[in-house]
Amino acid sequence: MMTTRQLLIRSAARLLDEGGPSAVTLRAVGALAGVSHNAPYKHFADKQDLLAAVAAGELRALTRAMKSAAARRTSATGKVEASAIAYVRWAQAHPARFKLTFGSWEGEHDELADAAATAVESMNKGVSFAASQGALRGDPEQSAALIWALGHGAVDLSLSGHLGKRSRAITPERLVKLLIQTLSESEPPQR
Amino acid sequence: MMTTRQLLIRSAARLLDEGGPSAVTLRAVGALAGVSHNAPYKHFADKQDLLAAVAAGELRALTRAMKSAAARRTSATGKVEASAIAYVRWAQAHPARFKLTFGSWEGEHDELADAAATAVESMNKGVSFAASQGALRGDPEQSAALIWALGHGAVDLSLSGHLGKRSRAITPERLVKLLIQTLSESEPPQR
DNA sequence: ACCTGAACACCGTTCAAGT
DNA sequence: ACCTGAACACCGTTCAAGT
Repeated sequence: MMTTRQLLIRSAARLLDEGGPSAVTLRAVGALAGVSHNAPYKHFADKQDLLAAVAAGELRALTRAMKSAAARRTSATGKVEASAIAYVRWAQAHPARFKLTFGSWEGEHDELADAAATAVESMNKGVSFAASQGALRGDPEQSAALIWALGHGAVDLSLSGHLGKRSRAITPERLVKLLIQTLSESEPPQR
Repeated sequence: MMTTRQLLIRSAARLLDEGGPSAVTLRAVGALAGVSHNAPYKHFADKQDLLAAVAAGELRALTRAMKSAAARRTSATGKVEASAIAYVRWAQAHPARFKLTFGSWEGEHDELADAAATAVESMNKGVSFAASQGALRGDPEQSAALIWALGHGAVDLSLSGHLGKRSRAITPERLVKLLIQTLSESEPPQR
């Protein structure tokens, strides 16, 4: 049995996938969920709050995908790489969800903040493991941030069409692999 | 003398700075420019087209800032670093303009596409110069994409509050410097 | 506790009309 | 060629009312 709340979240996510952000109106969400256009106000403070719930769900799904991708690899750097690649693939497969999830959020959204904290923690853990094995040098938290920021930026630029318009060799996946390779080969920065 | 078109662009940019994207309505733009709320349609196809003109202007200003920052340094890697830092600083100083400029653009916007091509070209040139001097290893276009994507992603995550919430040591500036340092020290990737 | 229908203020866009 | 005012369809949000 699905609660109305869950139904509203799913409806919003589907509208987002099918028609982009502009298709996600409370009226359309309500219609798709089979309720009136202001039923959402009984479950969410406002539209932003509903969207935050959608984003939180997406972020949890992304974290799961990254963990399961990492689990399929054995080497420590392999796990980190698989995790980062999963991030990039997910973002490219669901651009609208990606933009929503990592967009600008005003105000407090506990559920989303929790999901974000869990995601960050998961990434840091993988990199720390690789660092403890000597497979990645430098401060683990810095390395994790480096890898994450690169993957995120590469996908974002790629989605907006700015990246690798001329060269076919420059894809988010390749950049991520290149960075991880570089980090595993380089001397520790004399900080 | 300022044309109405220029006045509309400036008005939109100012509203964006002061009140965020939601403050940029055609009615407010018109009022601030001293014309009616649909005068913009005589100069732009629609609202998106006006925003694209704003974004193009911002992108040109950013490119100028990067070039002038690079000019103040002498070493090849110094120029690349100064350029990347200028990018990051600009984005942090003008988050709303940054989000707009690198947001999703549907359809053709020649002016914006031109500005983007010029920006990319400028960045590639700086990195190519450093590579030709042996200061940066690896394929120059890949290295440029790496640096750019990292700076872009670091700022974007930082603005949405996901980056370095726990550690004060993780800022976009530091990550950019760290990456460039790593790229200048590392062995060439065996491709 | 949850939902509805009417209403409000606002928005982007179109159109006939003015100079 | 450029601008205006009225109008249209749509939106998020509020509110009184129903169960």
